[in-house]
Amino acid sequence: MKKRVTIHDIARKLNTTASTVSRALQDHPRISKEMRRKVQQTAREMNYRPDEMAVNLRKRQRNILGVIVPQVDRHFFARVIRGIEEEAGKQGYHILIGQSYEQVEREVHLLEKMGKGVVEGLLISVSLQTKNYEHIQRLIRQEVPLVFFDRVPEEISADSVVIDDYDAAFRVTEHIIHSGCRNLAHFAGPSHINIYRERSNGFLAAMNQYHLVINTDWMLNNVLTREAGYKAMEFLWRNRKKPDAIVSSGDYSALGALLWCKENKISIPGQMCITGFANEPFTSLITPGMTSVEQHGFEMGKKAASLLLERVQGKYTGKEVRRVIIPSEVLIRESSARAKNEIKEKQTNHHK
Amino acid sequence: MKKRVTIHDIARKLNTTASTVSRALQDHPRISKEMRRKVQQTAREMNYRPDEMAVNLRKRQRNILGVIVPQVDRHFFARVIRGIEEEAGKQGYHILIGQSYEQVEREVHLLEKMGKGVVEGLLISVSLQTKNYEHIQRLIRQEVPLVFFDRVPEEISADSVVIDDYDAAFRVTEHIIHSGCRNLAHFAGPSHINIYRERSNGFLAAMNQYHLVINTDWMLNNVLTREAGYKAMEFLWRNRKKPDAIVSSGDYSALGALLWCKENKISIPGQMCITGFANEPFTSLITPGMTSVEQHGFEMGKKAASLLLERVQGKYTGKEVRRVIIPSEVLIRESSARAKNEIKEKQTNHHK
DNA sequence: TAATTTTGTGCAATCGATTGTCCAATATTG
DNA sequence: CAATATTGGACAATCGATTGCACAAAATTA
Repeated sequence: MKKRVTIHDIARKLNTTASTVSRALQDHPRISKEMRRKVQQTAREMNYRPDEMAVNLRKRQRNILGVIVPQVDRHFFARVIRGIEEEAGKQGYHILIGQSYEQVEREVHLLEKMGKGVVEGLLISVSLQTKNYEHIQRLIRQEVPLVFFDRVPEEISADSVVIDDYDAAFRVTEHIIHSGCRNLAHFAGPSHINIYRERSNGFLAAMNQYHLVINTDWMLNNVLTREAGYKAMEFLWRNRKKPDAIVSSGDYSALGALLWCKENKISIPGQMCITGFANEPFTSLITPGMTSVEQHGFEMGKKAASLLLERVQGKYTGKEVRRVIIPSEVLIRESSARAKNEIKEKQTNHHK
Repeated sequence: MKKRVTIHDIARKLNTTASTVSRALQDHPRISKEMRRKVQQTAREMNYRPDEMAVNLRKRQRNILGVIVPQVDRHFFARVIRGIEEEAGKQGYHILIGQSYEQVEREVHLLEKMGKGVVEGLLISVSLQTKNYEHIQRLIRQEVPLVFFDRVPEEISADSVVIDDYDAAFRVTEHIIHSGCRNLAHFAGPSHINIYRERSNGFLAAMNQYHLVINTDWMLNNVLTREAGYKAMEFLWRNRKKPDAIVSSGDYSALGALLWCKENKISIPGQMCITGFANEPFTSLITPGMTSVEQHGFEMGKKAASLLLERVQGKYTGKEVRRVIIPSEVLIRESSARAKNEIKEKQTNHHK
């Protein structure tokens, strides 16, 4: 890399000092118009660009926000990131993206590295494996501003942005029931993660409200991947008493179930209704289209970033943590639509 | 943020100076064992973490690589990023991801910002809109190490990592021809982007080699999005003479065509064979499964990062630019498999 | 024991930019 | 015209860590 141009170089060329140059570049009123003009012009001529590192060291800031997600290759997270970028970019911030790939060790490692000095604040959605929050507490103790989104450790007191998972799951389940299903099975995620716990609770609440029997054999835990969904469906079908619908906490396991049904010529939604969660793009591409929940990741990202920036820039110094709820949307597609006319009808937040 | 612990704090506590502390922490041999032990221990006790910014300013490095991609929400790019992270992480580097969202202005802006000072080197896949390379030349003039991957501006002399797009397209086309199709249409991307130019050339070469007539009305330019593919298919079908296969330069436009066919009850592969490019996950989920090309993004990312790091760390200072070609794979699925037995047979690089 | 080498630390400059303070030159006021 | 106010810019400290050099004390050698 070529040696960079510094304010000293400019100062030397103009027979002045670095401080004057620095001020001139900032249009400081104490520097004469003439001087300012000259400095700014030569700066341009010499293709001067301030060294962010030096500026930041001096100003004790970095202009970088860290984002920790399980993986960017998920539509939801990609949208969140897009939203974060949008908001952060507006305020001159870069973002450093770290992927935990759902592994705690990687998450710990990322937090450890970004923790202090590298970023000014962090936006986090924890990995599925994360049960212990010591690594996060450490950051809090160091007073690094944090905002959580989607997967939020409830034990930690920090700002967060989420959807109302309970409500969304309730509405999905309600819809399935209205669709005529009575024997619902449920794919749950790990219950130590808030969103999955909420989704399961929403499911149970709807079941209760409609006085349906909850078959505990059909409440399957930790079924989130395509493979797990595939196996779970196989398992469910092998029993004598079979469900007529699956409410899944995730799109991928719903996909697995759907594929198993297709392979085994079980008609959807005729014999089996299936719903997912997250509105991954494939849900609308696959046949039959899969009912899912849109979480408006873009908005979520924007909101999360703006909360964080308020903290980082000291615009919000309140002690109370803020929790923002982004409206979600149940998108009904063929996989759950026994009554054809239901398709494409949208439902937005109203329950609860 | 809490005031951080500095080497001065440690020095004060131990009644010594910052320089000794600094050396002790680095296990400098000129510092007595006893002192080293004491310093290291109190450092640990005080939870000292060196300020990366200060270290980097002093050492004139940043330990950050920039990655510019059109968008992270594409399986291929996500895989590349994963590969880059893997390699960079190993060597203590962070990565700063920027998304151009296929817009030149955003690309220019990102390069401008990251250009000097923020990152030590850049990995770039240019946006579709990028026709002029002035913003990149600027970086080269500043001697910022650059490595391009996938979408490579040929006019720029810099290291690059790609697949053999010409060859891959040739093989796909050849396969379609073997499948029995004779009237092939082609969806091309913008010809100013190397990969799309190559893919089209590969297509044409195969057509020529098998002495098939190239119908210029069926060579559709700039058809890469789902919408464009959908409309293009409609257009093709409206004509009197219809193609019996579409070789697309991208998965999304192939998807659009496929969806149009499904909606209009045109059987695939019976009446129309369709192939994509990039092996997006949906290609294997949709019905019928779509033939596509796997580009091994992970390997590509790893390789690109290692080339860049060699430059950044001065391990490779050669003037000659290096071009690495990652093997690609044609994945045959139902959308192009008139002869059933072809499915799942893999083809790897051999032609050319 | 005197001369020389080794060992362990401290001092001060440096990376590049920012900013509080001070001073000289000019402008304004009584 | 002397006294004061304003203006324009230079000096030097600072952010936190690193590192060349100097130097005293201890160890070694003659």
